[in-house]
Amino acid sequence: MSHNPKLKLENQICHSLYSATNALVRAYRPLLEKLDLTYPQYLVMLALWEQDEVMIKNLVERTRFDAGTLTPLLKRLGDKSLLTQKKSEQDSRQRVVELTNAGHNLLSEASSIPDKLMCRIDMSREEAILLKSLSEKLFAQLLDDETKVAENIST
Amino acid sequence: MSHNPKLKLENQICHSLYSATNALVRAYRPLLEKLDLTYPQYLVMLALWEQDEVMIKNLVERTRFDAGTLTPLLKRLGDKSLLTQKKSEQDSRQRVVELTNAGHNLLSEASSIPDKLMCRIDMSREEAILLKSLSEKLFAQLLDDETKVAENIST
DNA sequence: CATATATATTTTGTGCGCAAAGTATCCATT
DNA sequence: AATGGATACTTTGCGCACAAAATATATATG
Repeated sequence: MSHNPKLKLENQICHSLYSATNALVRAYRPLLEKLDLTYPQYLVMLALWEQDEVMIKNLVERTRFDAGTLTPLLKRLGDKSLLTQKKSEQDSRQRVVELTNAGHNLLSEASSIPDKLMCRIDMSREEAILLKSLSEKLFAQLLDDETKVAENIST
Repeated sequence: MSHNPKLKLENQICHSLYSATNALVRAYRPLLEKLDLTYPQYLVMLALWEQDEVMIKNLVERTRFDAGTLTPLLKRLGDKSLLTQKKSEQDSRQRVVELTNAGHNLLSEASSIPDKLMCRIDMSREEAILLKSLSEKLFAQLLDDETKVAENIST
């Protein structure tokens, strides 16, 4: 038996975040099934609907996915004919990702998803915004920390 | 270009939660490496340190992991000699999970982890508690919704 | 006592998530 | 022009996450 309260499961912030995030992704699943997208694929499509003809590095920044995650994910979206990739002419290390017509057209089918999802969550607008901003703050601090560790700054 | 603000990446609560959770798990990694545990394995160990000699169903409830996730995870913890599994005598469908001495002893090495992790997050106690309680609320509602859908209640 | 149904767990298959290593290309010095 | 980093990605390997199907056992019902 553990007697350290900090090691109790019910006191783990990360456990709450972890299970809430997984539950949220599960809630998206039936909505995204109709578009034949997974949640990570949906996030990439959201990014591309805002701006496409971008290099992968740009998607890494905006979606916050690892490049090693993005490579096969983009391949799958390509297999579904939602996007194409071509080498950049200025810098042939870079690949430019561009939506196909089918990729652009999927936007209209996605437009009802945010409302449908929010229906399932009985949370006030204020609480939702608060949860988002606290998550953003946590993310920003952890990211900041990661880059410091990578640069070996002890501060 | 998407002109629906609800489809903008920056307005996605789930994207914030998703990336914050992943960043948090990454932050745990160097701390858990010394114990040779992944974050999900650590959560299971936390549950077992609180109470072991439990059936898998009990761990599913407390850790909020899927049974199909737990089976191979427990096998890996077993391979590390941290726990054993045996058939229940009352009901041979059930398996009882029990920590080994090594499993119990790992607790002392884990005791410094919560403090070490919180050092990396410059967040007030109040904010952290708020983030946790909002995540819990979200989780509870989504879980409630899942069971309703499973039972085909339209409410 | 069959048979149906429910429960506990495992298996299978796909898709992330990510560290680490590899490949290709660019750029800055010399 | 050669060399030595950076930079932009891809590949590899392992561990989840989870739906769906399979297996095994228990329990209820006719």
